Amino acid sequence: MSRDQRADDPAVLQEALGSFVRAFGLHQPETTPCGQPISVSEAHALGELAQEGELRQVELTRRLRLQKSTVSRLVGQLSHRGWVERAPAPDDGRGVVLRLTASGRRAARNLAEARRERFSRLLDSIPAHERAGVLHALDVMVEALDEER
Amino acid sequence: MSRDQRADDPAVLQEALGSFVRAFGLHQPETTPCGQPISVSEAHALGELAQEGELRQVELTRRLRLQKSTVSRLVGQLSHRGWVERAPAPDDGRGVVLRLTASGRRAARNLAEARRERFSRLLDSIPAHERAGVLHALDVMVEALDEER
DNA sequence: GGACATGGTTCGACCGTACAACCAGAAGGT
DNA sequence: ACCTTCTGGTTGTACGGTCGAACCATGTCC
Repeated sequence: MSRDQRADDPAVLQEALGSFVRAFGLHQPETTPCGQPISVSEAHALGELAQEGELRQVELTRRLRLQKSTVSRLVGQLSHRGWVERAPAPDDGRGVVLRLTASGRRAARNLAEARRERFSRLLDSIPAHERAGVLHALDVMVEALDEER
Repeated sequence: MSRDQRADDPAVLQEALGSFVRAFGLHQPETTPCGQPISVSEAHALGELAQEGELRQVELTRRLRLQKSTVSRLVGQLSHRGWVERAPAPDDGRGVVLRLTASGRRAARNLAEARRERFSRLLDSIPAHERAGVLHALDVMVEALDEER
């Protein structure tokens, strides 16, 4: 089978993606692949907040692709750890604005460091000449997934 | 920042991978991304069995990268649905050999079809000239993940 | 002002996973 | 033969993330 034929076969994509998902340990979402005592969703939330500075909760919900109820509880946990603060949104009486506390920023930095460690190892295992291609491919897939819906 | 520098930065890989994971809906492992009423792990198990014909339970555990207790229950569910049969291993008094029933093979076919549907759409959203690259990238990552441990 | 949509919270339930304890069979040494 | 250790499976227990529905408050549109 030629390379182009393979590339047009959904089953091949499925197989490739399936293997990847399992290899990366995306079962057990309650432990981050980086070995940190924090759930995958919490880690994502922390990352988004660290990057954005401030975020409306509804926006976080959208980015995390979770239900609002789930995010509410998630934010509650982060707040309980003293990592995020909730403030009423200035322009919308219903909304909540989220912001990292100082300790939250510290946690985010630690997490980023651990992640860096983890992904450094992964990146090291990818042949140098493949790296750019892999990153590009991930972008392409995210775009495709966004477009699809 | 040049492309090669980006390619060597773990944070970039992290970001790309993170987005992808969320975009693909890898939260809620109890529903397969294909919209079938079956968990991701069950789907994987079904796929492995359909492909191999027969499989030792311990081997399935290895491939799914789960705990043996989890797999034991998983197999129990599949058996309860009438999709797999357990038989004592001929060469090892402890072992269990798994095999799909007729109805299990049918379920696997249906699942594969639904998956095909789903991935066809995804594939359609990926520009044709990117497809081979994406598939290759996934292979590369799985290899890297395997090597790493 | 009334109907409907939107952002958040709380409650209840579901389900997949891990860990530990346990059992039975295999393997290897003395 | 026997004892120890290892390995494949099962069961009990607990944890935790996610969802859906019900509910409230606020915003929006006619």
